[in-house]
Amino acid sequence: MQLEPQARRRSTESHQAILDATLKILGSTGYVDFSIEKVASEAGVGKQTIYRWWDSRADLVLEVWQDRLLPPLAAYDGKADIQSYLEQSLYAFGHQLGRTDCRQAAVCVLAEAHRDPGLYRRMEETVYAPRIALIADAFSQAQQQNRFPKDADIDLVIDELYGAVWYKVLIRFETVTRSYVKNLVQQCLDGASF
Amino acid sequence: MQLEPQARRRSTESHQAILDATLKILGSTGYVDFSIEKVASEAGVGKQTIYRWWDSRADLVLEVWQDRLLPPLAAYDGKADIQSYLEQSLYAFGHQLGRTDCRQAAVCVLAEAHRDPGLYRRMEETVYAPRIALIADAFSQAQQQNRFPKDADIDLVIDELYGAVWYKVLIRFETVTRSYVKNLVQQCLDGASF
DNA sequence: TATAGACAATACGGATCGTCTCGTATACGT
DNA sequence: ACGTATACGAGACGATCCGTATTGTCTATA
Repeated sequence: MQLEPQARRRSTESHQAILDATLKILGSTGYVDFSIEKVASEAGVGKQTIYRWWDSRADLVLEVWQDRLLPPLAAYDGKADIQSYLEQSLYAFGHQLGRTDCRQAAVCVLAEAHRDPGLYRRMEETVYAPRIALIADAFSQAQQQNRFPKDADIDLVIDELYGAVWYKVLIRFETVTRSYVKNLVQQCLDGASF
Repeated sequence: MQLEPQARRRSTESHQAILDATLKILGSTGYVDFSIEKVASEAGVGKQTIYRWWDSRADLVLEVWQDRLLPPLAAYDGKADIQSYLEQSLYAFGHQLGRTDCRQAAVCVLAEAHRDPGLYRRMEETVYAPRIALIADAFSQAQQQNRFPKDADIDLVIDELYGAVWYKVLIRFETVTRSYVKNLVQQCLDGASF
């Protein structure tokens, strides 16, 4: 079978300009006033170029969110205290999530995902799953080293920790400090009533 | 000074028809496709009647959310176990929040509040504050009866409990069951590692 | 009975939607 | 080197919804 002529490839300049423009608009007017037309205008790009490569504005924002805004993944090295690892990774996440552009990206993707199961799946795969897997791995290592009880409900601990951070930032509109995360981790592991 | 003629008062029929229409649209197409024009059409009402009584669509949705969707407030009676009270009130809240229309209302108000501090304040006063106050009262009673340690960080416990419930429903798109809440309350009070 | 104000209906200009159509630029197969 | 397929910027298009303004009707009260 004969190959078709390959023709012009995707423009990296336009691609990056679109991500830049998205980031800029999210940080200034937020996602409620966010529009494809503004992104195209700001990026000096035709609307069709955006519609050609992304299915919806939420997909565009999702790409910016994970590629430009969320902190890089950091695994537990198995040496330090697991508390320190939890404090470090939760603070890095919560602090970054508190930035205006990152908050707006999160709210945008969440709002649209509540009506688009496919978008939720993509968000789950790229944002939640890798971070939860790393924390679960950390607990698993700690359990093997007998630093953590083997019958503890790990999934529930992760819900408590991540839940409190997301809640503080996205639901209560507050910021997450190092000392808050430190108290959170300690009280979550040790309990409040004993 | 002579009183002005009082004229026609606010129409309760139109008021209720608007709330009904809002509820119906939130439950079907969700808040992303929610528009004032659709509400007016569905309610058989002029657009101006909506703009006359609400400042924004988020204010309308906020009223529907608290008046028609969120479960009624229930105080701790001081007799039963505090665990039972926490499980009961958290489950009632999380379960109702999981309804499509209630979730959509929450996402709508949250998204707009991230750009409107006044709206956040109204939401805080009508939705968060009363519920948090009731739980804080419950802990306070339990502390006075020596059923709960007096040096515990109550605010942090509430963050952990409410945070996990909001997180599960709005961030992770899952439902909250009675057994989940039961495990959550127990592990939150007793700790995960001891 | 006179009047102020709420009402439904609808017209208005503006913004953005997603699609479509240009003409141009560029990379690849022949 | 040439031909062609495809991405590109630009912008026209009908549609929807925004928030405001206008009109004529209805009703409660002075």
